[in-house]
Amino acid sequence: MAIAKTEAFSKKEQDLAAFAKALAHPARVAILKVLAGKDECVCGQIVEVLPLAQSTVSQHLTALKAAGLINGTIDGPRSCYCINWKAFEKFKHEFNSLFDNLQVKDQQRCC
Amino acid sequence: MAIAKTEAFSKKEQDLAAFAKALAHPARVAILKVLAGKDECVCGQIVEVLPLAQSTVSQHLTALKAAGLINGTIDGPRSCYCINWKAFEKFKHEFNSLFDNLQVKDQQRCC
DNA sequence: CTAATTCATCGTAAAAGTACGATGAAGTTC
DNA sequence: GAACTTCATCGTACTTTTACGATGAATTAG
Repeated sequence: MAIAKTEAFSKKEQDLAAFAKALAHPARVAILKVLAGKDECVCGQIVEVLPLAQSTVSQHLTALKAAGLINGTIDGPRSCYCINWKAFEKFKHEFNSLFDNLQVKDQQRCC
Repeated sequence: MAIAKTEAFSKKEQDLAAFAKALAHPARVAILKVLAGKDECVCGQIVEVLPLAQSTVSQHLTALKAAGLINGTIDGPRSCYCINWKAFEKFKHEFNSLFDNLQVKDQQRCC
């Protein structure tokens, strides 16, 4: 991409983009769905459910963790992940606050 | 990426991921913000606001349009874009419906 | 008709993302 | 300690994204 110019934008824009980026792959959406469906943290069962290799799933989990969407703890020989609800709440808030200044205008001039 | 396996996931997961992908760059978030702030559709003024070349902005606009987040019409020698509110409503719904089956469980077993 | 504008598209280059198998670390079990 | 399980990381390959300048199409202005 010839140098990503992310630093030229505001922090809010960067944060929202980073969150969206974490959701920008169906595998990661599917992982979050699985984690959300279980009442206790899951680890390698995710691999069984997804049509991806173990190493690829691990990469996606790392990406989600890096984005702060999930938490992970080591449980003996296995890794345990669960959803970070606070992060989702924060995203919801950011998402809404970014666009709520326009719900006012119902009139469309063009388009 | 060695063949994207998006087709192996459900349509809902793909849709949500596609929407997120469109938001997954600060420039596109900034564009949406600009479009949201104006009560009439803007075109090339976006280029003036963003720290990017005209061709790059045009690419981002094309991406947003392809994702269905904005509408575009040709207005003489210039192009006019505006936000597709229905798409955002749909996304909000998909986003919430994907994760609302877990607001139930407040107890965290681990993590 | 000519010149100037607005913008999309093309070509190109470099970075980032996605995927897999292989390897190895850490822990458990016997 | 030996064998096994579970998972992260490494190396690699290929695709996609991002970015820019250059070019050209379409419209307007003179």
